[in-house]
Amino acid sequence: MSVTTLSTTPQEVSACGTSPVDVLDRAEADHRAALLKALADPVRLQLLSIISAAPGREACVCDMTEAVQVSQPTVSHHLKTLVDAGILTRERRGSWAWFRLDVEQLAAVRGFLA
Amino acid sequence: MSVTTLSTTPQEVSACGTSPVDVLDRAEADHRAALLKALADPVRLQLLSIISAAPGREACVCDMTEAVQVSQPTVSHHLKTLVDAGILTRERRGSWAWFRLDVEQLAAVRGFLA
DNA sequence: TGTCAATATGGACCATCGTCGATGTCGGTG
DNA sequence: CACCGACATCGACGATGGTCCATATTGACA
Repeated sequence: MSVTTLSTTPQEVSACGTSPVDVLDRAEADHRAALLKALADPVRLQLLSIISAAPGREACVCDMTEAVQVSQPTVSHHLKTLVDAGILTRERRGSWAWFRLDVEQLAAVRGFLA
Repeated sequence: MSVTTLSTTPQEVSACGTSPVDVLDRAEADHRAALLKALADPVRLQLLSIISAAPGREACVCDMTEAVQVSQPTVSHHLKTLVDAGILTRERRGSWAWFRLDVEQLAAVRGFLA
């Protein structure tokens, strides 16, 4: 097979002697980064720990505002961030809002971190 | 057992009827958030995908600058972020810098995401 | 309908982040 | 020693993020 075929053939080697490999495409990288970004905050991790430890893997906002050292609007903001990312789901029951873990979404994150 | 014992007893129930649970303490939450933050960027995920797919799970900077659509200083900056977080290790060989995955650190992240 | 409690939204402020161009540093080679 | 290529650092800029207070919305209930 000839060496001088096409400039687009992935058969070349770079300066340090290795052959270039495939990169995760940007769209998928953006999607994964958005998920990780939603998780990458200490208060949100605390909120998730509450929900994760609660019976039925769901918790009410009033429990969380008491357990975390930020204001109620800030808790609401963080919960919205997690819902928008698909990590939590929100359900209204009477006066209270309940949040439940989406375990599949979390499993997906663990998956691409392997 | 009396109901009016002490205000610090964790036996109370909150407004919505559940009993408060333990929260992940703030220091540990900060540590985990720092790790996730280091991972939560599309370019860094692309860099990690290159290293992860390379033979020996290590790659040279020159390969990465070619594969990603940002400038060389930006690649260097992202690699430093990952090294500072303990996700990558840097090793100098001649003119080139090689980066290797710390698989245990990544496993730890997957661990607390369970 | 009016009021209250629970939650969400809007606006503002300060800190941090991602990116770049310019430049510095270090190793190899003539 | 001088030069060159690989990589790191610096300084700056615009964008995004976390937080708060004030206020709006929603649902229960008198």
